[in-house]
Amino acid sequence: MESNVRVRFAPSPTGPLHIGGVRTALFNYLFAKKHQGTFILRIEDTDRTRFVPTAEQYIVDSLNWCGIPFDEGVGKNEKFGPYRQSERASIYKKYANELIENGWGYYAFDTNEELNQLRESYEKEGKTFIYNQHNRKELNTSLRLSANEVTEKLKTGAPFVIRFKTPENEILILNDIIRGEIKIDTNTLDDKVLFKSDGMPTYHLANIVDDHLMEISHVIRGEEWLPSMALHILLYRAFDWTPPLFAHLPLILKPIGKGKLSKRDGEQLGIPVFPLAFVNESTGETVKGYKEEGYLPEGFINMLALLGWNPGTEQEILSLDELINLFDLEKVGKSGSKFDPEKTKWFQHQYLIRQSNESLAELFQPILVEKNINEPLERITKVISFIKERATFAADFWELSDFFFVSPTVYDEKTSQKQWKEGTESILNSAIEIVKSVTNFTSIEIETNIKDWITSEEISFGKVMQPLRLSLVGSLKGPHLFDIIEFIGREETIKRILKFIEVAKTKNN
RNA sequence: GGCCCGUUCGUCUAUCGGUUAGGACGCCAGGUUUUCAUCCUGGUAAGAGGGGUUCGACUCCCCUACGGGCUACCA
Repeated sequence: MESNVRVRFAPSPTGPLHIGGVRTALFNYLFAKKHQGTFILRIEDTDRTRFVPTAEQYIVDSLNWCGIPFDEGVGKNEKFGPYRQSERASIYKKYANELIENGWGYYAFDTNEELNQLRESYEKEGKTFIYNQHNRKELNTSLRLSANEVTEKLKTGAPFVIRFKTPENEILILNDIIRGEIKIDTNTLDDKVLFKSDGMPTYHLANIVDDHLMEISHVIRGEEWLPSMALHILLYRAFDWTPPLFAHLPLILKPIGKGKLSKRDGEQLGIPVFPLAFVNESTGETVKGYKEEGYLPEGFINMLALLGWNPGTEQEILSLDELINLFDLEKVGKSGSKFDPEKTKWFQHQYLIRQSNESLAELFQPILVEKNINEPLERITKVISFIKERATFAADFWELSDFFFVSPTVYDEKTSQKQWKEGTESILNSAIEIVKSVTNFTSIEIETNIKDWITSEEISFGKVMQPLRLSLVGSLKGPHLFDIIEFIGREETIKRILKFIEVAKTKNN
């Protein structure tokens, strides 16, 4: 069942998609799915100077990795295509001309130099230069020039842009799903360029035309577009089209300091700000992504969903299905949110420990093989079950479990000195005897035997357990000691204890 | 400078006129684990300021401050 909810994510392929963009895509996706609607990807590549060829594929790959694929767009279900704006230039041209004809647009022949000069001279006088009703009739426009002059200029191929003729003296009442009513005085608006001298539309024109032609029902985009909303509404009016509904999302801010999150924050704080790694082909520079850092997409998405939105319940771990189910634009916050790398790690940990031991073992196995450790999957699965609670990333597994696979080569200096007391050697020797004597070599059985012996000998537990752990692990850390003993086996256990005795004796005598 | 948006614990947030202002991350303490981590329990900590409206304001209105965005032939 398909509803008439159609939303789009419309990034510009100028580089990798960052967290803010991913969240915009996510909110569009959640809204679409919530209403059995369609999630569309449109590529806004009208700025040929900033175009990065690999960016489009990066965007597609990112959405796929995040688990929020688009339903319709470049190369997929192309009902309203093409979905690359660069391939739609003739369409925009047609609509730009329509605006000239119906009086909502006009030609402007000012050069960049002329405009820059004007801006500068205004600034010197402490005034603000706005290109609108105040001066449009004095500037180099078709509003001032005679019809003949204009035709002549166009004929000779003089560069021109088409600007919007903003209506005067009107208070517009805009409606935003998140922000409510916004009042704008049209006299403060400037006559934006809609069609550039290179034959491409600007964002404003292309956006309105495409949203209309693609039958977009809701425009969900970042707050940076809020100031353009008045122009966009006016454009819908100029074309006599019904505008879609608008929702402007709050921005994602830097974790520390001021301003919105940027690529540089990632570098400075050592946190990724991109979903996937990105190689800049011109500079050869690579930026890391969440994927490469070991984050699971589900946790990443969960974290992002809760940045600026909240279902109003106290549940924070939410599956994509749950997010879809609970999502509501009305509950999106109005203020910007600082991105929190610590909480992001917490989400990652939560998602990691929810993975099955088997699947985590499959992740761990290649890491072990690289270290020349070839253990069957069942044994790796067992190790995972002992250590996964303490891991955040799969990359932590080795550090948390190396002693399951290889004997310690060094013993923590301080603890070693502290633990090596008179009698330690004989205690460890007795422990060896017990290990030898255990008939059913299981964790529980070994534990029972050792503990019975400790009790009957009236030794303190610490005097046995600490040196024992030190000999088997190399330091005072790690999971339940008897699980380790069972795993490494009788022979290896004895070997490690003897080795420790030998090393400790020479060091501490 | 101009225009617009925003402002609850350090951070993410709940509250849509009446609550001891709730939860989560982080941090701290205690407990469990005779290890470490996890885990459990508890603690720390908030309505920017000033005016209104109201019996009553975090919640509604105004002003100020602060934060953010936009102000390109970039999106």
